[in-house]
Formats: sequence, C-alpha cells, structure tokens
Amino acid sequence: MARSGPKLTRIARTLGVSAATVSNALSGKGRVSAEMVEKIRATAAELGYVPSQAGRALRTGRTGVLGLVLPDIANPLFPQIAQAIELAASSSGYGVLIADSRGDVSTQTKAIERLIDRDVDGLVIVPRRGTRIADVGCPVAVIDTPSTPGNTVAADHWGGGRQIGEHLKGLGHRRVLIIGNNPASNVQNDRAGGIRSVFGEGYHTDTLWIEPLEKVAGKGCPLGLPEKVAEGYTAFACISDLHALRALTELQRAGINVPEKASVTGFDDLIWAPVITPALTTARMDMTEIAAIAVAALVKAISERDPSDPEIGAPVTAETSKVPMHLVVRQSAAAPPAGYPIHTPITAATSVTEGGHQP
Amino acid sequence: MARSGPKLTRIARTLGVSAATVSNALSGKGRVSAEMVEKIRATAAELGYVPSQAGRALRTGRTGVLGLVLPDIANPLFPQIAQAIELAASSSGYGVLIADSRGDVSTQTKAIERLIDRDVDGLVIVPRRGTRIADVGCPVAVIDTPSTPGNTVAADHWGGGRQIGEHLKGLGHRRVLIIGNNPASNVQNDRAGGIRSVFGEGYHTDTLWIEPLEKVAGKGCPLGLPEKVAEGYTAFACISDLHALRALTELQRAGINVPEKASVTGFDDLIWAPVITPALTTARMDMTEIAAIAVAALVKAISERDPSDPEIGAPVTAETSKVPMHLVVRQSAAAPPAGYPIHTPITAATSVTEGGHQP
DNA sequence: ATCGCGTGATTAATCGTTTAATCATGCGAT
DNA sequence: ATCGCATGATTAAACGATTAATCACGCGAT
Repeated sequence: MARSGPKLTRIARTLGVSAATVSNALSGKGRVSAEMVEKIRATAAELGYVPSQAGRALRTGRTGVLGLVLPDIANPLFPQIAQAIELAASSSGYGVLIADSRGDVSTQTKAIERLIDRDVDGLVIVPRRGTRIADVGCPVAVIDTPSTPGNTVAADHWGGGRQIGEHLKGLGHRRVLIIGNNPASNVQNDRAGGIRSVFGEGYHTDTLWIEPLEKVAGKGCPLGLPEKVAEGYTAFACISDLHALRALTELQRAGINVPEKASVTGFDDLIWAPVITPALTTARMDMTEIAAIAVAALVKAISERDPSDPEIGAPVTAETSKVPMHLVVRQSAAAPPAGYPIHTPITAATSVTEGGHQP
Repeated sequence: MARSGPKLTRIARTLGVSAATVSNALSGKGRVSAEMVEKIRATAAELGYVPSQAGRALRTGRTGVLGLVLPDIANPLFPQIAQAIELAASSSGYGVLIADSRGDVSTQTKAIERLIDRDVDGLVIVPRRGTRIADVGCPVAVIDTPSTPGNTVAADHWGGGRQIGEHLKGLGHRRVLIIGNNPASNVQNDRAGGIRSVFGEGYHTDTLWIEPLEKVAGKGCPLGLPEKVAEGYTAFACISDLHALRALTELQRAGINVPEKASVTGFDDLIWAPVITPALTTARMDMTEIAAIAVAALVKAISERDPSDPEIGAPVTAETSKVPMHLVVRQSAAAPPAGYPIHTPITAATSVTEGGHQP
C-alpha cells in the first residue's frame, strides 16, 4: 500500500536541500548542521512524514518485522504470549508477523519458511512438543523451557512446579496426584518434575497423563478423580489451568467440595482462573519479562548481524535465560480434610505414616 | 533480512535472458514463449528462487500483508480469530501483522496507525465495544456484529441467541436469567436480544450485567446465583462461555447441580467447554467462514484498488454479511427440575414481582 | 599565499522487481 | 518486393530510501 504520505524527496524539495541530507538528519548519521536537523525534523513532523518500509527494506535488507511462530495458535495461553511479544516488539520499533504451525512438525517448518520468505529480521518460536528448531538463516529466540538445549528464553517451569509443591506441602498434603496432558512436552515434564521434587521420603506422588487416557477412554472422558480421593489423594496438582478446571468441575460435580475435601492447583493463570468458584490457585509465568528478553536478544542479534556480510547459516541466537514463575494463591487449595490420612502409604516412608494423622 | 536466495537477475543470467523476461514468465504477464516459460520455471524452482517482497513492494505498492487489530488480544476468543484469519490470509498469499489495541480507543487508533505505517494492504479489525472505525486510507473489514452499520462481516449473534433461547424453551424453561458483561457491547446486546426474543407471553427473562455489578461488589465477586434459583430461575443463559463457567462453578459449589437443578449455557465454544463437568452447551461462531469472507473481501478490494490512482480516502470496504452460528448441545442444559413451575408468571409484568418466592 | 583539513551538504549508485516502451525478426498479404 | 503485423524478447525507467564518495568552502597554520 503506497501510503498517502509525503516522500523523502518531498521534504527535501520543500527545504531546498537534497534527499540525502534529509535522510541523514532524520537518522542522525551523516554530518548535518544542528539547525538543519532542527528544520528538517520540524517539517517532517508537520508533513506527517513516515518512511516507506519497502524502500528502506530494499536498501538496508532490514524489514523491521519479527515473525512469531506458535505451536497451536488455539492454545489458551497464546493470547498472553502474543500480546507480550507484540508489545515488546512494537516498543522496539518492530512489527510482528504471525504464523500458525498447527498440526504436525512439517507445518511448523512450512510456517517458518513462509515467514523467512517474507524477509523477517528474526523469529520468536514457541516450538511444538519436543521439536528442535533447525538452523534457519536468521536470528531465532525459542520460548520453551530451560531444559531445552540452546538459545532459549523461558519461564522456570521446574521452579514453578517447586513453588506449587511447597505450597501444597506446607498446607499439609502428603498424597498428591499430578495431572498433565502429555509427557512428551518439555514444559509439562519440567513442571511435573518440579512438583515431585519437593515430595521426598514420607510423601507420595503419582502422575496422570490425560492424552494417553483419552486414547482409550475417548475425548473428554472422566478422569476418575473421585476414585483417587477414595484412594487417599488430597491434592490434584495440574500442569495447566485447563486440566485444573477439568479436575475441579469433575470433583465438585461428584460432591467433593474444593478445597474442603480436595485441593486443586493449576498453571498459567488463564483469564478465567480468578472468577471461577473457588478461584484457582496457580502459578503464572512472567510473559512480559520473557517477551522482553526474547525480543531484546533478537534485536541485538539483528543489529550485530550486519557487519558479517557472509550470512551463511549463522543463526544468531538468543542467550539462554530463565525467568522465575509467580505463585498465585487463591482459594482452590487449602489444608487437607481432618480425618484424612487413612490411606497413608506403608512403604519406604514409615515416617509418613506417623506424621500425617490426627486433626 | 536479505534472504540468502538467488535474485531475479541470477536466473536471467543463468539462462542468458533478461530479467524482464524472467519476471514476465513467472508472473505470466508479458509475452514469453511457452518453452521459455517452462525453462524459467524450472530453473527458478531448482535454484529455490523466492521473490524479494521488498523489491516487489517498492515497485508495486503492495506488500502482501494484512493487518489484524484486536480489541483485547488477551480475549479468550482471540486464538480462534487469529488462527482463522491467518489461515485464510496465508492461503491467499498474504501475511498477517498483528497489533494489540488493548486499553482505550486511542490505543486502538494508534495500533491501526502503526499497521498503516507498515504499509499493510488491508486491515481486519475487531473493534472495541462500541467503537466506530474511522476511514483509514485502506480497505478494511470489520468483524463485529451485523447490527453494526457498514462494512462488517460477522456471526449472526442474534440468531445464535435465538437458537440458545429455543433450546432452553424447548427443554421447558420459563424463567431464564441472561448473564452478560456489559450492555455497551453490540455483540453482547445482540446475543441477549436474540435470547429474549423467543420468550414471549408467559415467560420471564431478566438480565444480569456483570461489569456494573463488579464496580460495586469487587472483581470476581459472587453473582448471587443460588438466590436467583430460589427466586425460581431455572436456566442461566450466559453471553459468553467465560460467564457460563463462572455461573456453573458458583452453582455447583452451592450444591445446585447442573443441569439437574439448573441449566447453564454459554457462547463461543471456548477450548475447555467440552472437557468440564458437565460439558457446556453453547453456541459457536463459524470463524473459518467469517475469516474467509473477510479476507476474500479484502483481497478483492485490494486488487480493484489499483486502477484508482487517486487514493484519496476511499476506504474500500467488505460487504456486510452475516454468518450463522451453530448450537452445540452438550450436558449443561436439561429440562428444569420436576416440581418446578410453582412460580410460573401470571402476566408479563406482574409475574416478575410475584415470581421470586419459595424454595 | 598556500596547503591541509574539518564541516556541511550534494551526487550518484544501489537494493530487486515490475512494466511501459522499444526493438528485432519472420511471415503472410498486397 | 514491400508493407504490416504478430511474436518474443530487451531496454530502461521507475519505486523510496540509504550511504559511500565527492565536492565546495572557509579557516588556521606553515
């Protein structure tokens, strides 16, 4: 779209100088007298001049656009990510081009290619489960989990898991069921691992993976949580608010009140977490921070890229970094019910058996 | 980012022809012999040639990029919209640049400007509540509700409301409470209106707007639904799944089982609607269809735009169209409890006052 | 007086593609 | 034999900005 706005030469002509001078003045690069700069700035503003990205891109090889690739754009966490990235990018003067890589890995690859073909200056990729991003020809920042090797920016999912775990432990829970979707996801594994890590001797944790279960029982099938309660589980630590919601409604439906009879926690602090009853206790990642780091790394890589004419491969990458998660305590997790430790495990942790009695 | 790929001239040189011929062959525009076209196609493919968007954009004034402006990117419906638009756009050869207009109207205006400044060929805008989009200098498709005047593509929210209403009425409900967020939203108003429209004489509906309520009672406050049940309401028709979720958890928590003692319906079919207990009955809009229409209209407007050199104003627009919604029947709505019609309204008006007694 | 140099601004080339205008050529019709 | 014309390909001029190279000029130092 050729914007209506005036061109560079228009300003130049208006002031009787050359286009080069105007360009220099506006970018502060060449040698231009202070007063000239002032005059040019003024008329540029007055005329509402906006440089043509196309012209600039052609000359400089920079489009000022970042690509954002998402594993499944329909992911409920997506809004947070996109919003944060867009904000960070636009305040650094970059635009954000999106691409959905729904479906399999090949779709992800194609999405990346589409973006590259559109000459993005860099990419932010939230990879599909277990995907490793191949070297594309431009700077890439991957948002996944710190345990993923290489150029990754991520929330400290493991640490978040620990926080949830500590919280539950502090409340007095000894038997907790971790509920996740798929163990192939690095993020989910880290979260689950973090939770498990705080429950040592004398405690018991088990993990329920939904996807495999649904393979046999059908999509949207009951998770069998009331039975778990009967088995002595008092807390359900879900790897995502989505699962927490599912668990919570299933329990309440069965007359098992949350948090009186069972505690439920989530992850991500999705938009509805605060408004359900009981409001959900969860762990949130600091997307603003993550996005800021990812974009900053990208911008840095992009600007450093220029000198190296030979753009062979050289997928400049963001540094690895780890952003802490925040525990959001609300009402869905509380102390386990009074007469609870009927089913305490016998084995390894005898101590356990002792510890968890009486009201 | 100057892609590694070969330039147009590279192909030209390889075959010993001029760049113009290659361009013509690839675009099928000028006069090129069939065999030449074939040869050029072949080597282009072989060399992995991808045209430079920058070069093309500069010459043609077309960037091949559409802008997507969202009222609140954090809106849970956003993923569906973005995904659908991206798909439609990319299969028409367009890229999608996003901009978040969170916050007030002025932010929305700025977001639009940012996009325009980046030379998008067209815009898809999901406006903030009650916003009217000013004439920007490029084709615009607005996704809102059919009752919004001018160039709009939208789901038939009113019709969706009617479907929900009919469903509830068919189930035997006579007193239904409509729950929405804010009456200033065209979409919400239409949905509510559609629901109301099916309940005539002998029925009673009332509407609860959450936002005003929270102004005084605080965010996340209880909606007081158990009291409403006591007043004789048997169905809660929520304007969004978000509200439905809130209603459902509040009711279940109070021991009012859904759908046995009260029915709950939503709108939008958000991702978790099928997995909660009971699974949510809701009305879904056909985003794929809506996106396809919006993008098609935009693409048409863009291509027709060229001849008209004078690009003064002329905000070419999408035609108004209305896409039907789909009722998704699941478990959260059923017939009202047996001994229920104690409180059946007598006359339209008085009924209200009377209606609200006895448990 | 001249050389050198710093300053402020201009020239001109370039990025890669498109496209109107031009040119060369061969062939059928007058 | 020549004119006209269709065909196939080439030339060259944009598009709008950036930037290396160049230029004009005045001033202080030799």
